Amino acid sequence: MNCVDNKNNKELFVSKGLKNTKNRNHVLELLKEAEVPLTAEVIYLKLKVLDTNISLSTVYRILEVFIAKDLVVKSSLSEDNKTRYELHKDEHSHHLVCVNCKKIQAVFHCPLEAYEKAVEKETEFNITGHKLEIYGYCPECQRIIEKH
Amino acid sequence: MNCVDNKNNKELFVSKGLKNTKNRNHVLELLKEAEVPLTAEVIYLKLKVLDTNISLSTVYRILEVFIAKDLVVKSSLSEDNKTRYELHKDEHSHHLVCVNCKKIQAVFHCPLEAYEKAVEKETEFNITGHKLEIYGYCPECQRIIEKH
DNA sequence: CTCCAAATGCAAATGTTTTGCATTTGCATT
DNA sequence: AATGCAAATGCAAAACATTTGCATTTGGAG
Ligand SMILES: [Mn+2]
Ligand SMILES: [Mn+2]
Ligand SMILES: [Zn+2]
Ligand SMILES: [Zn+2]
Repeated sequence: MNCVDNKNNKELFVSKGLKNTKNRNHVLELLKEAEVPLTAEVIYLKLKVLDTNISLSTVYRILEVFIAKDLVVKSSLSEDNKTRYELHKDEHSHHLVCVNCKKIQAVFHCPLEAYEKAVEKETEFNITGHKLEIYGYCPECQRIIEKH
Repeated sequence: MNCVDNKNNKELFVSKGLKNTKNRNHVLELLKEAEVPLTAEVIYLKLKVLDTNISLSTVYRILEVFIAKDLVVKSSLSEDNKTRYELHKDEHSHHLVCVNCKKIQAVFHCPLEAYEKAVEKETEFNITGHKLEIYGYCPECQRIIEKH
């Protein structure tokens, strides 16, 4: 199994040939709790307050190794130019980003299976995945903007 | 009209309240010729060889003002972490990226109109657009990989 | 418990994008 | 055509995000 679901951290790390360290546990826990993809810096700051000091480069290195082991995927939303990271789940999601307040919200249900097949036929690419971001104004920002 | 189609550069710049400068003309021409989104650096280097010297910061500033005037959109493909820029056309396209050789290819036909409506209903966002990138192995890379 | 490779912290290096400021240029006005 | 001024530009430095080198610490196998 590639994905994070249904395993305790230690078991997971061992199965991937990774040492079970405090920092890796903390980063993984944060990613599990997160509803949206996190930047390295946000992870770093959250851990700093909760806990002992982790170094920002360690955060980057942990994320790197999690990606290499297929536990995490990069999910750089193009609104800011910071890379974001989220757990590699069985079921992928897409993100809805408010172009005004930058709030991010996950959207499940992927409408692209059939489309991928069509593109595969048309282009002869062997398609492995996709990334979809949807932009718009969130309900709150719509209200604020209407008032002007 | 917001988009670049069917106008000469000067007319376009004037209609946007921009001065008609040599550098802006060059950057716009390059973007018109490009089949895929370009990085600021690529634009800078292409102009350097063709032509007199432009400064990289001027390239960034021109792209910024083009974005502000809706002539250009950012299109940072997440494979590399450099921001890319492309003309804001009437008909948007999506990109197919080879995860092996990083070649980028445009895909037209957008399958998401109905989906956007559904998400709008579900989330009460006012949706203004989306970005879709598709990943896979290009025909050439498939052949190369099969040989191993 | 010992030992060693793997993980970490810290500081410095890199690579990209932005900014400050002095100079130049486009263009509206004489 | 010459003038004046705001907008555009070049250059160097700053600001950010991310990566790397190296000395030290730590997890876990034996
Ligand atoms: Mn999907
Ligand atoms: Mn589309
Ligand atoms: Zn909002
Ligand atoms: Zn390829």
